[in-house]
Amino acid sequence: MASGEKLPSGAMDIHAEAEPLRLEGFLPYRLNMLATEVSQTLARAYGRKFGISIPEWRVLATLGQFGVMTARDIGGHSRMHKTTVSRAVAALEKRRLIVRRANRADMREAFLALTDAGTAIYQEIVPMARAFSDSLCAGLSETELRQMNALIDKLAERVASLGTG
Amino acid sequence: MASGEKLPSGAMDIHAEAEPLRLEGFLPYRLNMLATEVSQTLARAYGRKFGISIPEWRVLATLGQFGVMTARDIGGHSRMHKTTVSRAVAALEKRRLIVRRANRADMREAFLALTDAGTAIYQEIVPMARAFSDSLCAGLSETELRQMNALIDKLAERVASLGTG
DNA sequence: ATTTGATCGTTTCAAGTGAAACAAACTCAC
DNA sequence: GTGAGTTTGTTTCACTTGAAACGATCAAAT
Repeated sequence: MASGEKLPSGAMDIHAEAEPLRLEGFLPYRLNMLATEVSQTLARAYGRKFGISIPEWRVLATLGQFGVMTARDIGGHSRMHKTTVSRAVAALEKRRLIVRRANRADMREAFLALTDAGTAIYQEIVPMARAFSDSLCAGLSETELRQMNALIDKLAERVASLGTG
Repeated sequence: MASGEKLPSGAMDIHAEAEPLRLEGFLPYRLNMLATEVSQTLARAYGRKFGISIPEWRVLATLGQFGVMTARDIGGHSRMHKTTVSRAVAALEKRRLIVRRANRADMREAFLALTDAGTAIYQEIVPMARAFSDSLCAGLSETELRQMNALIDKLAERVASLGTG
């Protein structure tokens, strides 16, 4: 390099210090902060009221939506680890909020479904969750909400391809 | 109720079953799926390479950005639990990636800062994190990126008020 | 100076988590 | 059928996490 020549903001100098990363502007960090806060705020609400953990709520929610499912399908749909599903299912069965019925065509798996008590709790939590989500979205216009969902879809697709590819 | 009179989609019937919640369209659920996937994909990258956990990376990143801080400030800024910070700091200090210096004006707290080795690792991880974030955002236009950030801000503000209020 | 109450940080303890190992049940080729 | 490999779900183990209790320090009031 010619002496006396100034580097254009260090771009060519491999020994230059990297710009520090501004966390407040770093998308993965921002996403995580938001999601954690949202998740925990909601979980505090139904946790206090029904003694339900997050994995248990996810199992209830999945069965409430789809009716009858195997543990494997629940895990696949809600992206929970199979051990997490196994334990949540065991806890819910013990409290008689779900029932397990054998699949005689495949004895490895079992069909899971909400009991009446489970359905009752589910139907109490759902409006609560809806109210929370609604009041969370209350600051957003219809357009912004659509944008948000479209952006989440795009990013989810993107990160999936980064993980595997 | 007058017999033969139809309820408008059950709106007035308190015994009507609630509509099941569609999880795929439920914002808190969607946000959490995305953030978890993003966080873990990035963590796998620097975790494999440097043996750094997520809390440890957050401490490094915070110190890298702000220079000198107390454990309390790190926790406050990155919203980590003080015990999580305490243990991450202990681990990083043991590996001599950060140093702890007494604040003689307040002996409860201590000033933390990156060592040369810590700075070196930080400056290796930062470009990695930037590359990840960039390739995550590669599918978004400049406008979409601005929108995403604005929407995250709005929702974060909103959830904060829901938690306290 | 002493007391009171708040704050910083660590440690303890109980609960939750995933990787790995595992048993049981299935499929398919032979 | 028998055996090899796969799949479902549980259990074990090691690790992480946060609530609570704790020691140490500080600030304010008396």
